[in-house]
Amino acid sequence: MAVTIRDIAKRLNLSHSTVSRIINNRDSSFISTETRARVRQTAEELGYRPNYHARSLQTGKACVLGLVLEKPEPNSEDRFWQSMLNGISTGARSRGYDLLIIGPAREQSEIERGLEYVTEHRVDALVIPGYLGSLDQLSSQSSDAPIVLAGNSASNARHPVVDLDAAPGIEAAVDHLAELGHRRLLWFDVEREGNGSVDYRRAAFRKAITRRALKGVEASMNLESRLNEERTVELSRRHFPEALARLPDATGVICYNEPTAFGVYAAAADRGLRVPRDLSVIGFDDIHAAVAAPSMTVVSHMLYAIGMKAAELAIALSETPATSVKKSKSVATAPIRELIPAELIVRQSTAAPQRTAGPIV
Amino acid sequence: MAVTIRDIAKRLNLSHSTVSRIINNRDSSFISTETRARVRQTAEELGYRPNYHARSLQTGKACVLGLVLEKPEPNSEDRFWQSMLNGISTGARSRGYDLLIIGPAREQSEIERGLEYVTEHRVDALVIPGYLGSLDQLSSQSSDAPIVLAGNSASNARHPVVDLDAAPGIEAAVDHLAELGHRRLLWFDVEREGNGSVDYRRAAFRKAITRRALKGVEASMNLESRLNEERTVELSRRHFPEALARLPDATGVICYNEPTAFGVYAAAADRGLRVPRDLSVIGFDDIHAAVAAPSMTVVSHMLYAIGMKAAELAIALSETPATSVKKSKSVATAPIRELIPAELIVRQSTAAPQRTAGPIV
DNA sequence: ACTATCACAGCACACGTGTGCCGTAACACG
DNA sequence: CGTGTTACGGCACACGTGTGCTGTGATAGT
Repeated sequence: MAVTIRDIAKRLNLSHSTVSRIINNRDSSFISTETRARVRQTAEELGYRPNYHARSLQTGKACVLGLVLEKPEPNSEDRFWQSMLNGISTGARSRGYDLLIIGPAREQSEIERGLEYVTEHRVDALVIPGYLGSLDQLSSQSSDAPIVLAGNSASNARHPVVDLDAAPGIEAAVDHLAELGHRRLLWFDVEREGNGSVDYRRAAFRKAITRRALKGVEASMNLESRLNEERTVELSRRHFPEALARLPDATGVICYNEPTAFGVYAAAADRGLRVPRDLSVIGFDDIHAAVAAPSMTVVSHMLYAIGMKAAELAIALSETPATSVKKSKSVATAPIRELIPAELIVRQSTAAPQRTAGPIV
Repeated sequence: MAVTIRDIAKRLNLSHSTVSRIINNRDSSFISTETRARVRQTAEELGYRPNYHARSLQTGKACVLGLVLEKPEPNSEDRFWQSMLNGISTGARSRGYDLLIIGPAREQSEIERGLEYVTEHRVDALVIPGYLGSLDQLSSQSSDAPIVLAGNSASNARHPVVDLDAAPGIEAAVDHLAELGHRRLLWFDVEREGNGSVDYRRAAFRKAITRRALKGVEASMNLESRLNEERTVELSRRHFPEALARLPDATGVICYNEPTAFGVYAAAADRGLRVPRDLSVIGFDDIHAAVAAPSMTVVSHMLYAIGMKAAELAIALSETPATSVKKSKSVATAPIRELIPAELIVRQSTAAPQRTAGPIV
């Protein structure tokens, strides 16, 4: 059916070994350039395509990255990962790797089931976006294929992590507002207390405020966590007045994430405030921000970049010789943690403040 | 390294053939139930996992679906496909198939390159979401793996298509507004003239209006096509007043797609109109609709369902024996075209009209 | 002329699994 | 006891590719 290297060999009165060496550019033994050309040409003519199964059966390398997907609910609120998928896909492709999707996994057990695929499909490495579950179970797997966690992951990871560094983006956001003339800024979130990510971003906000000698108030509502987007919008809308009361003459708000910022949009409209005329709003993530009215200035979550980096890291780790891997294990080197700096994307929800003093409304 | 069926056989003084038959439940020749149990148990003990490469090298079946992705721009406006990916993934998984991602493909040539993967990875079938390119090139491929187009595809397809039937959703939208008490409705789009999808949806709108004996005006601005989301929002915002002028006392608007509806949100705000108090707005697609303020009533694009159906169809086609495939080709049967009826998702952008007559503002 | 060297070609096996066919015990029946 | 039948186990090969090792012809060196 399909054309094999044996077909090519037979047609040229060669052995398939020679054809294989030529196709893979094995220069261990010299083969006449003329033969090389003839093989190349007939391969082209016959439309030869190598069989990946046979190849990786022999070599042990699959040139395939496994990707474990979570959160498969049909109407899932989470359109978060598409950009990351694009990044992972691009990063893998640029290295000649393909992507095998494992999942969607609804439960922890299914994720473990996904890990078995590493063995079954002989995937070279695994990338898991946004994994928050128990990490001990993950490492119990006997396979030596590296597992890279991408974005938003548990911090106690024993596995390499590629994640966002929000601080540069938040500093850029504060700088941006300061340059527009804002002097009194509000931090706003409706997340649960003890969310490390919130703490980190708040600290970055505080630091930037201090450096710029601005007035800044942090309003963390400390509500539920792990909300879906729609619910976050609601809660934000409801609690924003309370937050604003802590700094009534604020002219700009920086929100922990995008749904929170949309809630602020709604709350502002409720009060008759116009964005950005009366209030500048900066969100996070850049999922829906571009289609909002007005389009929203955000700190990007850099999902594409994180995904690409994660793919590259996973491939790099899988290609380091096993000896060095064992060595690094025995020495117990510090876990790899690549951070991608967040960037500010300026759109139309930020402008120079109209009122320079006095409380709003 | 990895445990094989030979290891199991050796441990039990059997031949690997017997083990293989037991694992695959080949009942062609009867094997003592006792041996069966012992093999099963040792397979479990040793943690045996079949090697997919070896298996599909032998059987020719890969149990893998190829998925060709388009539109990989880093900050792509198009978060369209995530739900469909979830659907495809779920559908494939439920049949025991995995997903191999091919792409992202930037150009037509790369899509063709993706098709070569069908041969290289011996993928059983290919699913291509939203493919609008030339279809002759696609079919020139010699491989007999079926190619299923999913959603939004060119209509002259010679390949099986799974797509949305927008009409039921639009009828439901009109019904919904009518039941709320609306009598004068506007259809609004800013797409290019000759967009068949627009025509189809407009026709459904007109039909529903007629059946309900309502007053309906269709405002198609006939602007550019293939816009990104942000630009569509802008154009919609700018041109909506012009549309509204054609039916000044309209109390409800149905928009061709979601960005257009967001533009209407903005245009309404520009005029001081409140949604849904002064104007009910219905969008399409359900990508960002849930996070809008107010959350938007939409006709769903059913991406998840379309993806799932496409995966199931692709698998079904790949499993039909080659003879029947050839037969159907020679007889030139009608191309398969599965349509998923659109559904209305009611949120908060629709309500009973406050003013029953007279122009707005 | 004999041999060492070189530049290649190809045999044979391996990777892990699936399967047609034959061998072989056990058993029953005449 | 001989033979047919049944119920199973295993040999051998296939899938397509990669590679160590050996074979071979030509050329050069002594």
